[in-house]
Amino acid sequence: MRIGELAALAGVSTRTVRHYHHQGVLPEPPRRVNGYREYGLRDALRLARARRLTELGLSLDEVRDVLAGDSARELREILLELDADLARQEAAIRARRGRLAALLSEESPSPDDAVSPRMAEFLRCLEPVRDSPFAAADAELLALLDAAAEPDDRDRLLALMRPMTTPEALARAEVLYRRLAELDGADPADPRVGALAADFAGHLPRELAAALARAMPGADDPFFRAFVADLSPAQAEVARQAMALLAGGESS
Amino acid sequence: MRIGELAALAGVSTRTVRHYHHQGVLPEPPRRVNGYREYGLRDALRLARARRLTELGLSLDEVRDVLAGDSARELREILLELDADLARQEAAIRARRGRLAALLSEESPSPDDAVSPRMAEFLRCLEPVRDSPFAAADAELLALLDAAAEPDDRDRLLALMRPMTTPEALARAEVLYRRLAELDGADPADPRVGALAADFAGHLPRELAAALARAMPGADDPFFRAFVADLSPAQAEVARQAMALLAGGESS
DNA sequence: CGTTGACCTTGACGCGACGTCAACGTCTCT
DNA sequence: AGAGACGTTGACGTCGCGTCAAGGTCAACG
Repeated sequence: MRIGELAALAGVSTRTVRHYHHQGVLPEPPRRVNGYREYGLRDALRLARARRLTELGLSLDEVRDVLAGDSARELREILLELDADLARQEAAIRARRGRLAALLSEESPSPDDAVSPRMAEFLRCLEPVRDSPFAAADAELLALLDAAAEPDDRDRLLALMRPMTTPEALARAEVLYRRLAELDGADPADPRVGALAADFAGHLPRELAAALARAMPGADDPFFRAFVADLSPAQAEVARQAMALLAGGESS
Repeated sequence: MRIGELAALAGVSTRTVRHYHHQGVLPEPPRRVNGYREYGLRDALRLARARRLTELGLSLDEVRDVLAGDSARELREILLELDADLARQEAAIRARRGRLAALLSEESPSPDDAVSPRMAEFLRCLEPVRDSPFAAADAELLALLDAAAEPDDRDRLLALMRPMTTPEALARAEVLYRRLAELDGADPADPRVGALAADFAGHLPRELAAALARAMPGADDPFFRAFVADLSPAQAEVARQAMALLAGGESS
């Protein structure tokens, strides 16, 4: 038998047969005078077995060991291990499909939803104040906190932020953002800085403030530095002082 | 933020971040004077989104398109396609686990079982006559037929071979194999050749004979040639004549 | 006799999402 | 000043083959 006939018999490609030779799964048969490989029944049988085993999901290394192996004991171990692995894969796929189904049930999925559909909904509630660049930065910060957190933490975070979506809270937030905008070119030592920091700290629900303080400990936290990077000096000072108030308020 | 901080924030490796730059998933941020990349909040947010999408199973190309894409319409298409793909994978894994479970329920799985547990059982029934090399070749041939066939065909094949496992059939087979062994050095024109070929043809169940004739049409079939390759000239002649009788018997 | 076309040979690159050196520069701390 | 933890680019390895590339071999046909 030549390689093509052998391959057709086992239902694989000739490339596969040669690959198996290279990997030691199938021994190299004797050659004819012209260099062609000449196969016998035993090769076909071994190839068929190899194919079955690979279809079960065994790696070529494992197939080689099993087919060469003298102990059927090894095979059982390998199969058990493989089954456990497949079980893990199946669970992972089901989990992914579950999240996909949740996403697809949305009327209009967006990449924001991919981060967290409910957070996206929350951010839409904040639309009225989002025309301010500071509010936009805040929104990014929240979305990122959401993305970085574990699912359980995310739910808690969203619960904490719920109070901020009331009309009164939104109105207060709009005033705060306007006062922040007015500090654009101001001196960091401007007296309005301390007052605004206090008002911002007071505006946040107490437990959300605590969560923020835990997420960004200190003014040298890279997360916090990235947050204030886009702000002017006086505005950044507001953020720093507000953070200090939140951290202090928590420790007391 | 430097690359390590960004990566830790998103829960990926720095290698992954650089890979995403290379693939266009994440834009290259500005550099500091020392050449270090300097990231902002927006980068972190985008990276977090990318991570979520890849965890859902999207390829990096798809992630790039979705994050850059202006149409949420594309995303829905991609997700639907992905879900279908995952469904296929899940079904494939379940099928494999089913076969694995069947294999593992055997008391002592062997590579032969991997080809077909019931065929292995059948071959064990033939043990009494397997000390003959011809019988061994026959067994290989049958196992290979089994391996090459589709599951449905396999069941039919096994049903056809059942009559050969009775004690009387095994006793007859033993005699036939002994007569074949006696022809080892004989002339292909020996009168015993024709007689033995007729007896072999008569020994096989009629429908199994038909199946064999279909599987190996003619004496130039590579399958058949591989089968007789190990036999002496007179023995090969027995096989040829028996095949001819089977083929003729079917056509009539 | 040459040619076509189907087979065979070895060798090498490609895929996908990174992991893992290698060889080197930079920063901080002691 | 040295150590150790960061950063930089570049290139190879993973896994099971698919897919050229650049030929040699063989049977059949005109």
